[in-house]
Amino acid sequence: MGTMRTPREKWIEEGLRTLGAAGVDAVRVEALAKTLGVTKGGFYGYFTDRAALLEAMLDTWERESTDEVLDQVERQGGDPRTKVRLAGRLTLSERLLPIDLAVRDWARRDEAVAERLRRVDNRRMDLLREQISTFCTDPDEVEARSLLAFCLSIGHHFLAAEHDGRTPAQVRARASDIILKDPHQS
Amino acid sequence: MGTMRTPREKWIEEGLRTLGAAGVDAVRVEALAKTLGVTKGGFYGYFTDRAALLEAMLDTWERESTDEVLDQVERQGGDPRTKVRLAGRLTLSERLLPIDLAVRDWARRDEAVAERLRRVDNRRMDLLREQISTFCTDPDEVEARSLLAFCLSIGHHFLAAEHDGRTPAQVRARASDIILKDPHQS
DNA sequence: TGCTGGTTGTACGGTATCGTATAACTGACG
DNA sequence: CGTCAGTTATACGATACCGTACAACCAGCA
Repeated sequence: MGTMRTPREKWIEEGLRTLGAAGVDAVRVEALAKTLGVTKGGFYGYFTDRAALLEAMLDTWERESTDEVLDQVERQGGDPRTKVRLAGRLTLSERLLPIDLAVRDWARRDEAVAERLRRVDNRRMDLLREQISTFCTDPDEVEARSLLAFCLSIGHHFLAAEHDGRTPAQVRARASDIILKDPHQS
Repeated sequence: MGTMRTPREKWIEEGLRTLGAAGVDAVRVEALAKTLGVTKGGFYGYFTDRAALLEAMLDTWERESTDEVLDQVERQGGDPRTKVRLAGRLTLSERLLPIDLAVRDWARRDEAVAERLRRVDNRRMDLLREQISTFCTDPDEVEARSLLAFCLSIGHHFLAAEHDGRTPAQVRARASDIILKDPHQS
């Protein structure tokens, strides 16, 4: 049996890297091959066409950014606020963040991608709701705070503005405090 | 003098529409020409190349989404909270929103675009700070709330999740209330 | 009515990409 | 050391762009 010199996973991995760095439209099989140091010869042994690669990439991304993140948060345990903050850090890791943003842009133009994104976002919001409702009783308030937490974690990567002396992290921390504040004290 | 059958503005306008609908990579000279019902023949009379069109598109977008929005908010006047909400609605109008999102994605890969976006975001944040500081004294708190307001207006367009019975607008309104709440009462 | 200059259509060479076909290679195994 | 099967390189025709060159067109004016 011939050895697997450039396995299927390599193509997916490089595809995701390119997706995060330059968007879907930059995921071209010949360009990927070049980066991998081969020609596209082997590609069509693993994938029927470019669309199949994109599907496989989305599969990998969806699994990594839901199951794996939720598992980790679960294992870590701890304070609800800690869990919320950890989930934010994980889903927006060095690796996943660029991919996440690229997928969001992609989803605006492709309903199938939007559907996947909906699944992912629903699971993230579920986590937020669950944790926030441990210290916040009003369901409407829980929903609003969950939305804010979500928007903060996504949105702050889009904000290009400066904060006049403060670091982005400082401002973000203060914003988190607002969202996660105990509603019963002042 | 020959009549201007497909003026420069038409190319820019169609370019922005395409940008919003399908991303930068979809802004192709020949595709635009097709949509406009002409060939690319005239294009190179107005623009030296595709890059020049993209520049012109950004110029138009930057003007529309800063000066024009800020002018309108200024003319409208009213309550600080009303101004904040109006600014949110305007910058994310039917026309500007898709372009805004596309530019954000674009900026991740192009430093010149990121620079423009920074200018735009700084002006938006200035407006938010100015209005929020009318009812909130702590500067750190003002900055954090401005960030939240910004993230909410951008981020909620990315959230694909459902809200279990509530409409997105309801949840968003409640979230706005949190951000714009008078800090002196409970 | 016939110039005239800007606008547009058509044709071109060049590059990048797609998906296919087929030949060359290479490691495992007898 | 050959055979074999899977992997890779190469070559192909097709399409979609780019930017250029030039011919065709057409409103306004002499």
